[in-house]
Amino acid sequence: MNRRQAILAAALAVFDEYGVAAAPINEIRARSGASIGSIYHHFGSKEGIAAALYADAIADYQAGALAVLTSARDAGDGIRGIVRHFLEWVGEHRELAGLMLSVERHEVRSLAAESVAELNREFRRPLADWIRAQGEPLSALPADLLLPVVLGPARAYAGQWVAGRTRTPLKRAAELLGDLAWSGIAGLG
Amino acid sequence: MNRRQAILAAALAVFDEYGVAAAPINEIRARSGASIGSIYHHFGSKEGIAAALYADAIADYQAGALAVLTSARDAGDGIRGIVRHFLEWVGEHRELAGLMLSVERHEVRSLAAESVAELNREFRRPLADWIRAQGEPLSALPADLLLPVVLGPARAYAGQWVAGRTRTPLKRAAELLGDLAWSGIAGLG
Amino acid sequence: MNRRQAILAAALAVFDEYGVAAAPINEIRARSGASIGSIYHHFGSKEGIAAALYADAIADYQAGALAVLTSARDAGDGIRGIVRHFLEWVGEHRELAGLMLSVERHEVRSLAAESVAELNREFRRPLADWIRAQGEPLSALPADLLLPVVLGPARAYAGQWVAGRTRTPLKRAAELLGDLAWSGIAGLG
Amino acid sequence: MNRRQAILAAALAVFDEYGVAAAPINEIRARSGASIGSIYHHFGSKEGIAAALYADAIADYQAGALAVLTSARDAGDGIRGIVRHFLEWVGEHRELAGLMLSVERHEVRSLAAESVAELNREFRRPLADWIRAQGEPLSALPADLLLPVVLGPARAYAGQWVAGRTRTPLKRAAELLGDLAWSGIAGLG
DNA sequence: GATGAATGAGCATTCATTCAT
DNA sequence: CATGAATGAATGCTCATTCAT
Repeated sequence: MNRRQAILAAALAVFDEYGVAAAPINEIRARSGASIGSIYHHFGSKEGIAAALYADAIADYQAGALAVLTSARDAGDGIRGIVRHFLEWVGEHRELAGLMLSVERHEVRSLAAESVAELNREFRRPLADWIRAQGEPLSALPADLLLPVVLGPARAYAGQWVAGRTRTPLKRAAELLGDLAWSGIAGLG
Repeated sequence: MNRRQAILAAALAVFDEYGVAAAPINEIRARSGASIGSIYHHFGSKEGIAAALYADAIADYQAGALAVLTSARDAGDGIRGIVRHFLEWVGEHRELAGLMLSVERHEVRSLAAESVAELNREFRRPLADWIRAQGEPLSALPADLLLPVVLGPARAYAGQWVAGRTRTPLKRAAELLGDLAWSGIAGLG
Repeated sequence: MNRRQAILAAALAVFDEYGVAAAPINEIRARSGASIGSIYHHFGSKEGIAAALYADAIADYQAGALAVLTSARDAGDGIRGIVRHFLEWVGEHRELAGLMLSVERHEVRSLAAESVAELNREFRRPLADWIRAQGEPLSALPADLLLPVVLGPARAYAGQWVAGRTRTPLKRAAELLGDLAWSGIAGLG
Repeated sequence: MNRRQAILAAALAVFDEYGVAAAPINEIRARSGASIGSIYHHFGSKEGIAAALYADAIADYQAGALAVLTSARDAGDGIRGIVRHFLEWVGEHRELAGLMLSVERHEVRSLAAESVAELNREFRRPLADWIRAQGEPLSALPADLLLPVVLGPARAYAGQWVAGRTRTPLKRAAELLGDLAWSGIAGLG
């Protein structure tokens, strides 16, 4: 693990523990073994580190989500797949997920670096295409309610899971919440 | 409006603008017209102010939620009522809702004062009683998935609404999300 | 115990724990059960409380010391008596003694209220008279070494005793240190 | 003189003038020419500066004291040497001596850093060895009275000397107090 | 690429004291 | 005599960031 990787790993742990805003960069220095100067050489600022973590995470998550949609046979398959993929990703990246879930309105600006904005732009288009292609009943739901309905429950569950306050296993939750999301939407038709 | 109230009102606006952690207490002082000493006399610390706001908000919200459940004719009525009450409360307390929704894992501890813990204890019991009394299909859902399923979508929508990124009106969203939540659960039986 | 007494008692404990300079007057308020206003009504300032305690302590100590000298049959009797009285007084007023022994150069000014200065003036004269009256070998010692020689060891021992770091009982120490002080001085002749 | 030294020098003067507890760190900053950040970079806290001064002072004093004992021909030589060394050290380090003599019970904890505790451990052993090796009459005195008897008078005199309230010169006092300490102890045999 | 000393604005908080009731 | 809300100057300290080596 080179310096850059060591810094990112330490930063992730520190962000997870303190939150991005309250994380002392000196703690990242201590845990990574790097010097202050080295951290600034690589990332330019504290938020530069967060943005790097954030961009990698988003890219990874979005790639998976798109793959799910691409290979989905129908709308129900896609919706259930999105829920499952979300929770599987959370399960495989606990600290990173905690970081993403806890990013606040007030921190969004600092994290929305160029690369992240670009990623989001490039994600929204194929997503919108897929939704439009499914027709009813997906399009029966107002666009700004789709994400809440599909991922809202999973996100709420994930918040509890990251904090260690759940009993239902992640896999079982993924199935149940996926089915519920789809059955709700399907009922709209 | 007495000093205490003035401080709380100013603090709410400042917290909404900066987030609790980043809120400069000096800004609260300036906007409230109180002196630094007076603020500390009444609340002890910046987090003390947040905790006071938080406790009042929770008490108000929980009282409404219990009233909804008490007067519900059946399970569906209760579930839809909970969703509607949540979003109505958000609509009537935009800033307070923004504060509650953005309270992070990292700030929970400092805000979970005695009073809040007490409130939660006294809320959970009647809530659990009501759920148990409804029998199927509510009890078919694992307990740790109930809240995510019922309020997860509303919470996700509320987060967007508070940030001004929704088009669907709050009232319409409340109806739709309430119906969806219940139809999902009803389908479990 | 009336308010005044309650405040003095609480203040003594707080001064003993924090030192006069660092003692928060609010702590005295809490322990005494009095209000801030009441404390200021009675003593005017934090140092006013310390000065009151200090003055009472000095008056009590000095009265005893003068009585010892007055009734001493000879110089040796007087010197040994002074040492004994000092340590007995310390033994009977642990907290007060701790306070007096720890008063620093930097705090002297604030404590040297009128009354204290007056007490010191009225103490020095009879003390000097007694010393002069003893003639040799007391007067063989430079005046500024007399107090260090007579009470220096007792004071050093007392500092340890107050902190609970002695094994020799106070009474035994009083005898030994009194004898040593006198034998040293007597040897000068 | 590098930054670190400049800070220590300025701090010593400021501590001497205000006392450690009341010393404004901003005064140290102004006199040293360093920035606030630099001070905290090097010492971590105000007490960190005091602790550094304290540790250096103790190390220097103890080294001299051990050298005196090592080269002492007999017990009397050692005792007189200890007194003389103490007062000479005070004479050569007026400000530092004032700092050490005024360190209070209440500040001891914060100043007793690792290094100081270590120094004390490494000083006590050879000291105890030397005392034991002298046999009577040194061992006739309870251990907890030895230091008060030997250095109590010198310490009391030093306190006055530092404050500028003595007439007898330091050198003369060292002789007299050394002789008296030894003659007292010798008389015990 | 790496290091760590240096910077200084900014912040939460403490605390003695006042005074209207 | 008693109360406690109100005051605001003062203070120690944190922390992201810069830059010479």
